[in-house]
Amino acid sequence: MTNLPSINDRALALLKTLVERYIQEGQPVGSRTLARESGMNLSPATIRNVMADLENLGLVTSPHTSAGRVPTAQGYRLFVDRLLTVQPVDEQTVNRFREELTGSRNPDEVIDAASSLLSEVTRLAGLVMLPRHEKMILRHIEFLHLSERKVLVILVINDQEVQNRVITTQRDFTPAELQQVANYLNAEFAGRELESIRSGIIDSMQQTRDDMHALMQTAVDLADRVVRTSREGDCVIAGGTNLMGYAEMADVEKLRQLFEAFERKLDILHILDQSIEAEGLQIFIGEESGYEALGECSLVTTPYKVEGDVIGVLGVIGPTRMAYDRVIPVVDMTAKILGSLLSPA
Amino acid sequence: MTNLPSINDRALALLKTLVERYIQEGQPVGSRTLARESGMNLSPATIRNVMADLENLGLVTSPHTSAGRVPTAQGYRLFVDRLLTVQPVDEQTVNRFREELTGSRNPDEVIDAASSLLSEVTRLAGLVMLPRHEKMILRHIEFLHLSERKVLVILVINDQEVQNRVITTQRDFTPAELQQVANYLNAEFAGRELESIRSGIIDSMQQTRDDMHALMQTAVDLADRVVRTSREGDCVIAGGTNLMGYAEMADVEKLRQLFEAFERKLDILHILDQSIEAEGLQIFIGEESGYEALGECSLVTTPYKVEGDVIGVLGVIGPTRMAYDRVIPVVDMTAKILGSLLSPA
DNA sequence: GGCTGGCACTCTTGCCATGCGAGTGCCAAA
DNA sequence: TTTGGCACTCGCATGGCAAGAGTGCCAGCC
Repeated sequence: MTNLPSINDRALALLKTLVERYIQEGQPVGSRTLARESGMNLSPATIRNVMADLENLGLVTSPHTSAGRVPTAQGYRLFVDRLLTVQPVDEQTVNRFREELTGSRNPDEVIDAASSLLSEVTRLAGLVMLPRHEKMILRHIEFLHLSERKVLVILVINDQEVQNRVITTQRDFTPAELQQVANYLNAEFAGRELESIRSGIIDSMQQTRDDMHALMQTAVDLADRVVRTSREGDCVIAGGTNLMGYAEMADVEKLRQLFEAFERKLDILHILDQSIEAEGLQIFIGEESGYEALGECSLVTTPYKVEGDVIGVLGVIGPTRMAYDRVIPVVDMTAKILGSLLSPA
Repeated sequence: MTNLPSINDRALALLKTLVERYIQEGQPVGSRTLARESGMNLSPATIRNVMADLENLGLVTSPHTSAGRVPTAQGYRLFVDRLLTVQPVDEQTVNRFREELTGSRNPDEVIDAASSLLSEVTRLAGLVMLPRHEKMILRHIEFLHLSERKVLVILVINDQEVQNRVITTQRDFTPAELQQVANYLNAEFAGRELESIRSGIIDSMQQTRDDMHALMQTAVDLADRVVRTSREGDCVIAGGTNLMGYAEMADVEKLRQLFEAFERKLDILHILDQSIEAEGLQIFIGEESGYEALGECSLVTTPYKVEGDVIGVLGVIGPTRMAYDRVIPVVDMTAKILGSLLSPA
């Protein structure tokens, strides 16, 4: 079937004002209000006819027989795709983002700050997926003798990531021995990809003393675990409390499901993963996300890039009835700033 | 006035069953129920007389004229102080805690796991304050040349804490130079308290080249910041969603205040701070905590120790109507296990 | 003096009927 | 194609009513 057979400009204009009005007020919009608001000099009766058409097309619906119209997910979809006029972010906010994000030196801190700022400015919940590293390059490895048979292993990966763990060794290594192993590993493997190091180590096992093997093996295991669990594919959610207080979240049971999704993070990550592929800003409206718990919610997401490569996704989550025109540019801007701050230069 | 003038054993026993019953059911307990439940072979009328006395003493109250009795904060207080018989933690749960906490090597992970386990087992929200370090001893410092004028500073403090930050230097240092400074600092200051290092460095400034000053100065600044901001006096809260779904949290506005307190953390920390002093398990009931947002909530906290010294506090927060008899031993056990796992040996 | 049964009273809760307001659907006329 | 009119449908707030649960108090009993 053709998508929108009978929809004309007037109907679109009315849909636009309806959605805008509903986003503002949160209550079903009646024909009388719409007639006043639209500035089109039409009588309520005419509006009603148009509304009936829009309802047939599945763009609006009424909660009950006599209660005005509310946009459906499809209605929002059409709205954001074709009718939306975005509000530019005001200078002040841009500066605030730039300052507060530049203020934190540590990459983890930048991520946290970005999520908090997003949530604060939009009054929704902020989401930032941790940057993924295509290439995990070992910069430096260091062993530190803590106590008998306890060794602290420090791995520096890429530019700024430091991973560390305490391991228990088979026998007690002297600081000198540890230094020796570290020197060897650094000379041999620094600058190489973490993935390729494992096999490299095994190859070179023949040349080292037996009990050094164990230590190196442990180091490799650590590196392995780092590759898999380094918060890669994790995300930071901030400002969940903002979502309480929206009328559509008045039901505690719904709230609970939502917050459980936040704690579990899996569903959220899955959605973010989807949008890492898609170049550019994406909006998931209501059921579109495919998750029960996010029923009444929309997500606005966009990937952020470093040197042209997409390395993560950020955005916000909030009630379907959110001020898309203000939210979208904020998300967009955050991605740009975050990307530029995470680039190595 | 003398505290409990006319209170006798029978009244206490009735208060006990009343509180137990109310904790179980969550609804005001009437005289008929209490007569049945108490096993004391008394008529409802007698119970009513006793209840009137308890109400005069401020231990119970009725939500309205005809609705049974509910314990007041003072009632709970008396209950937990004098009437409570705790249920020992079952073997299985103890083992679970021991295993899952031993499973995570990194101290931060242990803390997180402890909080999660607490929340999961008690079905309340878990709180764990990060361990404080009386003595912050510099174990090791390391500089890593990242790019022109960017240096990664890695500080190892005490046994397992690794702190790192990227700093921008005045001029470009060669890796050899960085090594030299690190060697110097390690030789001179490793093993000393962070606090005392600042002055030590200033003293020794005369002996080093001018532009090394700047680098060392930056390192000291970093150390300084570590002292102040190393998540010290922070805490981990897990399982907040558990609290939704309790009838007393049905009001979204209350929930919101509570979760905002969780995000802010300040009030929570203040309460935890109070109980770090008090040797042993503490219970804050309802208004006792002094915070509006925690109105209907109780906290069960206990300090955890390493080598006899209290280094932090953990516990749970939940509705006043919580199963103290099951919760208390769990909190207690967690503190013991966590303490033993964090000790350096 | 303490315990008990009885009785009147209070308060909540659920239910039903009612009325009002807002808004729609449809029709006939302009 | 637009418009005014009219009947109709809901939701929501209100008030009255009955049932149920529980209390307070009193008089009698041990």
